[in-house]
Amino acid sequence: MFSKSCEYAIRALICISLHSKNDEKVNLKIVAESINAPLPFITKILQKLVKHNLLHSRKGPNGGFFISDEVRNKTILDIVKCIDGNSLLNDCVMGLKRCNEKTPCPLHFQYKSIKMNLIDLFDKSTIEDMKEKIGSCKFFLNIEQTQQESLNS
Amino acid sequence: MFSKSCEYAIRALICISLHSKNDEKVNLKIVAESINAPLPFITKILQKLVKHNLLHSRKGPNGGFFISDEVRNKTILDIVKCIDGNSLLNDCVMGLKRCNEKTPCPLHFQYKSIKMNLIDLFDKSTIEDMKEKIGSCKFFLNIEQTQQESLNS
DNA sequence: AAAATAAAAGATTTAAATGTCTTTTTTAAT
DNA sequence: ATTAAAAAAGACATTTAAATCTTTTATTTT
Repeated sequence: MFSKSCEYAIRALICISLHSKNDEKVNLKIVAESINAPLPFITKILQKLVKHNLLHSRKGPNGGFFISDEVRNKTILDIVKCIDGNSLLNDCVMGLKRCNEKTPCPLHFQYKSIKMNLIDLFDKSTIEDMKEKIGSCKFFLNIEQTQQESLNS
Repeated sequence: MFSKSCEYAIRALICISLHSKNDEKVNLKIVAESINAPLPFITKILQKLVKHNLLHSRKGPNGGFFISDEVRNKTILDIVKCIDGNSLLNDCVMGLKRCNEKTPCPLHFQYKSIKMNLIDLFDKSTIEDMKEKIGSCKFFLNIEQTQQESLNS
């Protein structure tokens, strides 16, 4: 569904929003470890998010990444568009460039209605929502698999 | 959503089912051209489909690829499983290995219900269905973009 | 001002997906 | 039997995504 970069981006923003209450700043290393992403790689992704105003940063001692109230209301869809572009939204499910309402592929309309549900979900799910769900302790951002789980899968 | 290989596979099977009425065989070159896939690449994909009994082939003069009645009732889901594996079905939308019913990610349940709709669609759409839709002339397997269309997109 | 901290930027590497080429095997027609 | 046609198999090349490393810039603290 999403690229790895995009999954990292989503997890990173939730992670930072969990940590950055009262404008506290979170540093790269903490983010990378909490979401189980390679540090040098997540660097690039966070930079891109900063450029697109989906995240803020401050250099220097006590610097780090943080999130403004404006960003808290950004959605999963905003993140996906920023990192993966619009292909999920626009592209034909069987890869036809010329598939559209007038010359639809055999799955076009049925797929379209499901895709709209997907986009709805992503568009109504804000970073703040995700944070609160995790705060309620009924949802998780679990990274590490236990040995047992690893054996079962 | 799907890999390029998988998109090619779906298009190829529909294409072959359109051509192979009365057990006629279709040759590689025709398939590659009709679905706009690089010939040497589609070779590999068709071989994989043959191995998994989602397609039949006959070597030698007047040989080629063809489809049995059994295969006509195979579904998009069968093709996806064969080429892309089960990741679409199983993987967490935000890439958490440990996301499951008991320790769900914040999107788990909402995403799950949409994913089930997707899988339903793919599981009920047979190759034969696709063929008939195209036969009805209300649906298309259009490949080439016109110059005008290309400028607009 | 100097030193230390942390992100930004850019260059490089690795791995996976996609695409290409060459040889071999099978089958049918002559 | 020989030849030709067509898929199968395997080696190879290219591109893109993912991951890593190094240097630079900005900021704060002392």
